[in-house]
Amino acid sequence: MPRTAQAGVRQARAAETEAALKEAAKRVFDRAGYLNAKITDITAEAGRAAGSFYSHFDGKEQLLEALLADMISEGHRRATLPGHSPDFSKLDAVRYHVAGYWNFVAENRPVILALNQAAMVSDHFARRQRELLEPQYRELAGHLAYVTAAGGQLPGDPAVVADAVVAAMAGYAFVWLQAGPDQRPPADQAVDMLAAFILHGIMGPLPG
Amino acid sequence: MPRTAQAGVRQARAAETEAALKEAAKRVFDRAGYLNAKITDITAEAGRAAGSFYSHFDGKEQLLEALLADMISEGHRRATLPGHSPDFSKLDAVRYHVAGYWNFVAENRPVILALNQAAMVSDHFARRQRELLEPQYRELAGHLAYVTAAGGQLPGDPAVVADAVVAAMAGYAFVWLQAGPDQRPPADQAVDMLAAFILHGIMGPLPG
DNA sequence: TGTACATCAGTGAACGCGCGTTCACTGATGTAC
DNA sequence: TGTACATCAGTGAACGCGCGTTCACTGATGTAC
Repeated sequence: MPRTAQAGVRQARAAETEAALKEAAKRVFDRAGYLNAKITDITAEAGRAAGSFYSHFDGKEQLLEALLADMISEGHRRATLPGHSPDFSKLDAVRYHVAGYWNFVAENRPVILALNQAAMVSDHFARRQRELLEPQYRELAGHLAYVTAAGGQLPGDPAVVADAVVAAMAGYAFVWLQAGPDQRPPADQAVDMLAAFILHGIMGPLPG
Repeated sequence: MPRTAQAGVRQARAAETEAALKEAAKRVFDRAGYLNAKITDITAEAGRAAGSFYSHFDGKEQLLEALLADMISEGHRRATLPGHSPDFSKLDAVRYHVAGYWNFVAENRPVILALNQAAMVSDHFARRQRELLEPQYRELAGHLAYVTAAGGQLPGDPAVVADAVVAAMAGYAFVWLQAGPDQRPPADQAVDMLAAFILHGIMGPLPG
């Protein structure tokens, strides 16, 4: 053991800078968009020199990867919380699902929007984005079975319907996110509406 | 009148080059994406010199504007065709609407995707994109009145529902477009599914 | 405990690549007389 | 009909801006003895 008071001051400082860069990046992405964000915008926002960036990340892409990793691990921590009903013929189940997605998206707005932009330009991030929605898909596809079991009439082939439901949710979430907190309906109203819309959309012309 | 056989050979040549550049741009946008497309990619694809571009457009933005103008005027020509039923409590009316949107989007795939990318980076094109969806909105908002009149239960505030329906349609159209013609459901199947989904989504728990 | 040296996080000016944009030039088309 | 000149679409090499990335340097932290 070295006699210095606290070994690891360096590591701590480095970790602090890395965290500062990540937080700064989120703010810059939120303000200017991922594609418009310059490395020096991020370092300036973090109050560091330009060169500092490359001690922590290989480039903007790797920084986004790191933010994604953070977001996903946080998402997993949350996903292992209380189970929920898979019976999508019931409004409560649908609403729970939509609300979960909504909270996730609202809390990770900068990263979600950044990924969305990155996916436009890079095949890699397009794949990443699909991977991120993949669980939504699979879960949804499983839940759709309950609809037919309950006498509901899916509007089409289950795989296609799952695509459409995810697209509807993600599409509306996207315009909702872009609108800015002041000029959009409150989250719970948006969630209620979407849940009802989806429920009846997948149940068909039968009383739910 | 000049004695030359055909005055206007120059104009014709220029028009031809401009058209060639536009067509080349669509192909390049389709292949590489608008944001990744370089001016020289477009001129090369069109078989012209790099400098030629600036005799016709001030930059990539103005080129996209020109493509949008073409698309919109074509859209208007089409919109003045046979009228359609506004009664959105009927499947036929919804289906007709969805099909119209779908055809438009499918036929203008490169420009729609290009606009989508440009909107990520530029406020100007974000506005343009909203303007392009505006008619969809207004039409839809008007049609939703028929739903309540027919005893349907909208899943929420009409303005919010209109947003969500457009987002659902545009969102699924987007993933459908990106998938490529071989690995996606045929257009009519997608339209049928979406129409039924939307109809029941907006009508609520009552037999349509 | 002290001294000498090594390592490392961070700095910021400078470098250089990619690509948009310009511009002197060419050959063809149009005009004047 | 012919000649001399003007204009214009198109060319492609070269220029230069923006920005990502590097690297010699600094001061602080860690290690050896």
